[in-house]
Amino acid sequence: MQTFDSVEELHEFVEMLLHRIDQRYTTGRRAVVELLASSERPLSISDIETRVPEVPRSSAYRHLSDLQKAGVVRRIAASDEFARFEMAEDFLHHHHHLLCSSCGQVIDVTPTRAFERTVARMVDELTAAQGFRATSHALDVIGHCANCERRVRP
Amino acid sequence: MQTFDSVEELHEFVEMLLHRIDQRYTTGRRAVVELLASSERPLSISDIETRVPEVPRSSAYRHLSDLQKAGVVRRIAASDEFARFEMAEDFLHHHHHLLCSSCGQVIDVTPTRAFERTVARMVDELTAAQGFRATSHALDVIGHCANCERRVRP
DNA sequence: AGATAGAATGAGAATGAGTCTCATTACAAC
DNA sequence: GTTGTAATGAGACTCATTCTCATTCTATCT
Repeated sequence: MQTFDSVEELHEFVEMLLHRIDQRYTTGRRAVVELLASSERPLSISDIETRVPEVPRSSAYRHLSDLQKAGVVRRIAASDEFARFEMAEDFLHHHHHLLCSSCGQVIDVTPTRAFERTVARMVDELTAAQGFRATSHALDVIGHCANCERRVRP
Repeated sequence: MQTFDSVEELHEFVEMLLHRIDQRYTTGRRAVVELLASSERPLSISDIETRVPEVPRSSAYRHLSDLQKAGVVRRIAASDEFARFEMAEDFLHHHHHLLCSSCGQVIDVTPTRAFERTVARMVDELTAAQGFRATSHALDVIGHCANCERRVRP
């Protein structure tokens, strides 16, 4: 989490976004938000279950889905079979993902301004021809993280 | 499918890749490859089931997994819950995906050389700091396809 | 060609991430 | 406090994907 001076400000903003869609900001939702906001990488459901055990699995799924509808949380499809969750980009800097195809880990990386300008222009070109209306984009780099790489070639 | 002059050449190449990992190129696998190679968009399992009904679902999954190990096929995670499959990039031009978040459709788009040079440079920058070894990358543009867009704002 | 061994296949069972239900609990407004 | 509505927890349920195992192919050897 980067753009808020205090945790209170974060929670206020989340509360506002939830209220917009007639949802309350309850204890369980707070716990999930606090965890995601304090993590610098996207978390899977089992990560969340481990680190916030007081929130049952079924509630965690529901909270994540509600928070996603409110625009607080983003769900990402990783290279393995489980989804991961992170704060939406209004809460984070715009960034991309490095996906380790050995261990499934997802690493956030922030691109330069220049790069993003190029991407934005290109996205326009790519989509215009198809009549596609882009709402966001994601550059995923697939490969092997430092750990897995070290394990294979020591 | 683009880089082969004839279907025979395609099959020869696939057979070679399978042989490398001690796998045979059997009728069922041929049927799946022929379908994927003739489709210009990634297919889900139910697409495959519909269009190659003589290959049972469980075999289709196994064939796709074997073909993926051989480097013939690529599995992609779409914005909905099911995986899609397409020929690996050795068989296709390098390309990216437009994901429709309304209907789940996946559209292939080919980037310009200039864009890919920029992406390649940037991927290097992004990954170098993390000790990450990139093997490939994918730019996914999320939004609404022409059809779904028309339905919402006619 | 027949025999044989290992690979591939099909049908259905098993797995497991994610969703749904419903009885119970918390909360906001009066 | 009462009352209506939203949120929650536990567990049942769904359905994409994987696994199992008995059967069928196929390549190779004789």
